[in-house]
Amino acid sequence: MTNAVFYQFLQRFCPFTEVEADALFSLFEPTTLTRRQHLQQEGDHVERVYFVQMGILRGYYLKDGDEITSNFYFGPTLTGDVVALREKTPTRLNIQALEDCTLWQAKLADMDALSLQYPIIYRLFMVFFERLYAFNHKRQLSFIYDSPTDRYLKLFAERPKVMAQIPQHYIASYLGIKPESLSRIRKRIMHE
Amino acid sequence: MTNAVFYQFLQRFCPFTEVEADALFSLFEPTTLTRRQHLQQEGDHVERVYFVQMGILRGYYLKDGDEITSNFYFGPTLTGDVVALREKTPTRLNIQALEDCTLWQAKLADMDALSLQYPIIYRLFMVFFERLYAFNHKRQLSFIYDSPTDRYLKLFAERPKVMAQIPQHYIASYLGIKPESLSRIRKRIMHE
DNA sequence: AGGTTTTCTTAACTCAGGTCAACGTTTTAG
DNA sequence: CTAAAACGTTGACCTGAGTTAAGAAAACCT
Repeated sequence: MTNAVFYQFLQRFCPFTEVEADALFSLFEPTTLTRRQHLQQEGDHVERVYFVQMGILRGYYLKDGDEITSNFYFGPTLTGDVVALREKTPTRLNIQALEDCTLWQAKLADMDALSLQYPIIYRLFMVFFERLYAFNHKRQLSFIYDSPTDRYLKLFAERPKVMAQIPQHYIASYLGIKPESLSRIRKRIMHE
Repeated sequence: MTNAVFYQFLQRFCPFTEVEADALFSLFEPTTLTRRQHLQQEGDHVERVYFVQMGILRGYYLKDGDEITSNFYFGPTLTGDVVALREKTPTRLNIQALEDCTLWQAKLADMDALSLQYPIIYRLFMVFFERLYAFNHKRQLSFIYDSPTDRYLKLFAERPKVMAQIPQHYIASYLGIKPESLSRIRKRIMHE
């Protein structure tokens, strides 16, 4: 990848100049993951954010041995546990490649240091958190407003990629239900 | 209120100078609410954020005529629908005073304009969203991880003020259950 | 292709929360 | 102070997701 892909990605958040984008990009180094490999696991002392160039990852938490999927990451996108990074607590978020991925990693501390020189990086983070917050807020409302069936139908409408490319039991755990229940829901929907 | 209270509140987010705090503070004008009055209602085209100096407010959404409480705001704190503000969509969030409140309001557009001159305002928003995101993320996980009983017990432990000062049916809707169910949960807890 | 693992479906049963309705208590407002 | 409204509890019944267990189907891997 050249800087160009990254530069274009940044424009989706706020208006970086090439100089600013170059400076930020210089903090990232390339890395790869193979299917089923983990980017980070519960208990890790994380210090990096990741730019997923290509591939799909899954974020999940553990609860009594069960996996609870929190999100799917389709490249190009950013990932990492921003809360644990900020609070400097061990992460509880496991991030696993669902297929081979190519990514770029950077230390949050380096980005913080650079943001003193380039305040637009604060703005980047601001917009990033705004959008992340908006996304999560809607998901949270959906857990209160909607039945599992409704959540399934909405996911179908809003993120067809997820439905098409993700195994069903991961989708079930993303919806907050058991695979058996998702099976029944699908059956109910079909027979109507 | 003098600027001092506001200045101190800002320090909890990031290191403002007095000049910066003064500039930001100058955007706010005072206002009050009496019990049961609304700060904003579903459908409003919102353009302001609010600093609650004193009092308690409740944020809620409507679903089929039912109220779903999303949060309680105890002054001093900030409130408003940051997502609708950014996306310039009509809000769905109703914010109602649970008791008489004194607040300060400012237009988000004015704050945006000022942030060109004082980039620390981006940083303020960044930290604000970080924390809001962290809070909401934990709440979301709790909806997946925890039973209503667990959520009730956690709320008791983490926000005793809510338990002490908020009517029970509002708490029920905050927990995502019906008042009748909260009654039964409380009964179950007592008899154990 | 064949064997293994992973994934999906179905069935029987349990149980917590929703719904509807009634009733007692507390708070509010005139 | 009193009537009305708001609030909290309880009971009977219903519904849908969890649990356990089994087996079918699909994907994976040499």
